[in-house]
This record gives sequence, structure tokens and C-alpha cells, in this order.
Amino acid sequence: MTFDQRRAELIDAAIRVIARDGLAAATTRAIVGEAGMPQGSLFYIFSSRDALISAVIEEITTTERRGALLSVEMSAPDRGLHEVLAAAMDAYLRLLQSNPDRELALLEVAAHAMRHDPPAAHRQWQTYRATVAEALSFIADTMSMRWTLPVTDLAHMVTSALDGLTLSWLTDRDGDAARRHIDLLAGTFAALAVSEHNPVSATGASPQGETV
Amino acid sequence: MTFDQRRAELIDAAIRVIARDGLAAATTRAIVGEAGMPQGSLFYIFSSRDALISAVIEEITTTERRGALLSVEMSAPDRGLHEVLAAAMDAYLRLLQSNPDRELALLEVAAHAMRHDPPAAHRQWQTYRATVAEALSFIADTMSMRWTLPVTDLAHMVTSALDGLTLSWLTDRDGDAARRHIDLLAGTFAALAVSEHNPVSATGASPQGETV
DNA sequence: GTCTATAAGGAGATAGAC
DNA sequence: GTCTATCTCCTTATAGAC
Repeated sequence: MTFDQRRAELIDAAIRVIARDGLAAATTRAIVGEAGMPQGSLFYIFSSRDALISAVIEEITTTERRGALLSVEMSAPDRGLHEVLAAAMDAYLRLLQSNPDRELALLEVAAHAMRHDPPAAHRQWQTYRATVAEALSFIADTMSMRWTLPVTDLAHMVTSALDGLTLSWLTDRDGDAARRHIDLLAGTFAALAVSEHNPVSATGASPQGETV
Repeated sequence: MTFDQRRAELIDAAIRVIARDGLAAATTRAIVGEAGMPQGSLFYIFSSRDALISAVIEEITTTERRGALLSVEMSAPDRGLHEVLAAAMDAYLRLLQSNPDRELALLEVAAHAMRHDPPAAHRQWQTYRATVAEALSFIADTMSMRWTLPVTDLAHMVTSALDGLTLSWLTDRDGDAARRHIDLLAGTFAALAVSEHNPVSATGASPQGETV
């Protein structure tokens, strides 16, 4: 087993432990136990427990969560903007519902980073926002629409809305409330776009009868 | 010093320690040190460290944060709905900016509660939502408006938006972005109200020329 | 390079003096 | 009721055997 394999396995084990038992319970012993390694082996791969936690933050940032958004829009090019946005957010909600502990772990790690490694927390959210911005641009292109706000501002708002949705659902576990919430959000964001062919329309169902 | 005084002082000291150094650093020794008490005294007031943390959650829930919302609307009865909502959210943003560690502490304690005492986390957010709902009703009454959505759904959305705003600002500390965000939110929420006198208008500046 | 054994210290909680 | 001293357990990290 190579150095990199062990490193990756330790990060993965740490994420599993944090998701299952919380960050406070993610001791070096618990992590190596999860990974099936002797305790000392952690320290010739990472210089300290904190170094491992920082690696966990980077790993979560690059692989987790908002990927669900990108997958959905691909599959719905012929519907209205409201529906596409709602479907994307609904996909995220299902991800959250199917793995709440993982999202909670993400929150704990982010809070840890805000205190012990603020730039890492900053990067984490910048990555989320960039992913959302990409998705929003993709949607606009596919549907021949244009956002009436800078896409970075819009991505900021959408990311923030998803954060709020996450905290709401984690505290009340009320899927119906979350779906009503998503519907309202979709309407709000859909109103911030206009068709390129028919600039006054904001519904998303572009007429397609005009010239280019 | 009475039992209740010591209890209150310990809770207060715990909040200070958590805000300054994080929940993980809030050991029983650190807390009694902050309170200027001997270590053992904690355990004939609270049965365990976790019991103290639970008391901290209840304390934070009842006294912190969203009170800023209520203070502001009182002072602005003659402006448009958009402005009133923006002013209230701006007041919250200033509270956040003036004491970020305290909001971060709140987040850490909430994450802890989601794992170790879910009903407490639920109550915490229910309290937030109830406070916001009250404020929204008060605004509607004062301005002779009516919300076009159930006020509980609206409170859910607004609370969620504030949660998102909090996480956004905590990660990027970008006050300008937060203010743009608030302006958009205020517009969105203002659009969900109609004047009682002139039901088609959603701007908030009610004409006042009609009959009742 | 890999693992075992252990060091050194901090944690929550309690027993017992006053 | 109040505080001191201490018990026991578990933590991160390392020294040294293989």
C-alpha cells in the first residue's frame, strides 16, 4: 500500500467517523481504528491531527455536495426555468435527506475551519459558489436566457439559500416545508432571468417563434 | 452567592469561552476558570458537562440574536416595505459583524445539539421562526399590509435566508456582498405582500386614498 | 518503512476535608 | 454547602524495536 493510498484511506475514514460520531469524537485512535491501521501510522503521514482535519476540509470541498446540482439540469432542457431550478434544488434536498450526517459533518468541519483555518473555510465556500455559478451559466445558455444580475451575485444568493435550506431541514427534518421553500426559491430565482428572444418574459418558457 | 446566581454565571462563562475559543476548548476546567470558581463546583450545579452545554443552548435560544429584528421595525413606520425589511436585516448583519464569534458559537452549539439533543436544536429554530413570524405580523399590521403566504411559511423562509446570510458572511466576511444580498432578499420578501387597501400593489407605499 | 509500547498531559467526575 | 485533592480514563504524540 503506497503512501498516497494510505493518506486517502485515512481521510476517508476520518470523514466516516465524523459523519457517524461527530468531529469531537474523531480522535486519532477512532480514525485509525476505522481505517484498520495501527495508531502510530497516522503520524508519519500527517504531522498532527489538525493537519488531517485540514486535509478532510480540502477533500470535502472538492468532492462533495453541490455536484448534485450539475447532474440535474443536464437532463431537463425542455422545461421552464422554474421547473429546472426546482428540480435541481430538489435533487440537493434528496441528497441531504439520504445522508444528513454527512451534511452535518460538513457543517462541523466548516465551523472548525472558521476558527482554526479561515482561508480554508473561505476556499470551501468559494468552491461552492463557483460550482453554482457554473450551473447557473449552463442553465442560461441551454435555455437561451440571460440573468438580470451578475452571475457571481446570483451564485452567492443561491449558495446562501441552499445553506439556509440545509440548516432548516437539519433542525426540523420537515420535507414538506423544505419543498414549499424550494418552490418559492425557484420562483424567486426564475424571476431574475429574461429570455434572450423576448426580454420582457421571465417565465422561462421561451416562445421560440422569433428571429435570432 | 445563591445556587441560581452560580448557575447563571457558569452558563455565561461557558458562552464566553465557547465564543472565544470554540466548543471543543470549552472544558469544565476552562469554564470554571472563566467564572472564577473551583472546578468541583460545576458538578453540584450541573450533573455533567453535557448538562451545562444543554443549558447553554436554552439560554442562547431565549436571549440571543433575532431580537435585533424586532427593535428596528418599531422605528420606521413611515417607509416602504422594502426599506423596512432591508433595515431589519441590516440590523442583524451589523449584530453579526460586531460579534462574529458569538454567532459562530451559536452555530457550533447548534451542531452539537443536532447530534446529542435534536429536540433542543428543533426548539432553538422554532423559537427563531416564532420571533421572525411575530416581527412579520407586526410589520404587516403597522403598514396595513397582508402577506400573500402563510406567515409561518414566510418565517421559515426568512429564518433560512438569515441562516444562509450568516454562513456566507462568516466564510467570506464580505460586507458589501452581504448588503447586496440583503437588498435582493428585501425585494423578494416585499413582493410577497399586498396592501390591504390596494391589493394589486406590492410595493408597500400604500396609496391611502381609498375607503376601508 | 512499519508497527508496538509508552510517555506526558489533560479530560470528566468524585471522595472526603471543612 | 463549599472547596481541595485525587482517581481513572483517554488524548496526542513519540521513541525505539523490527
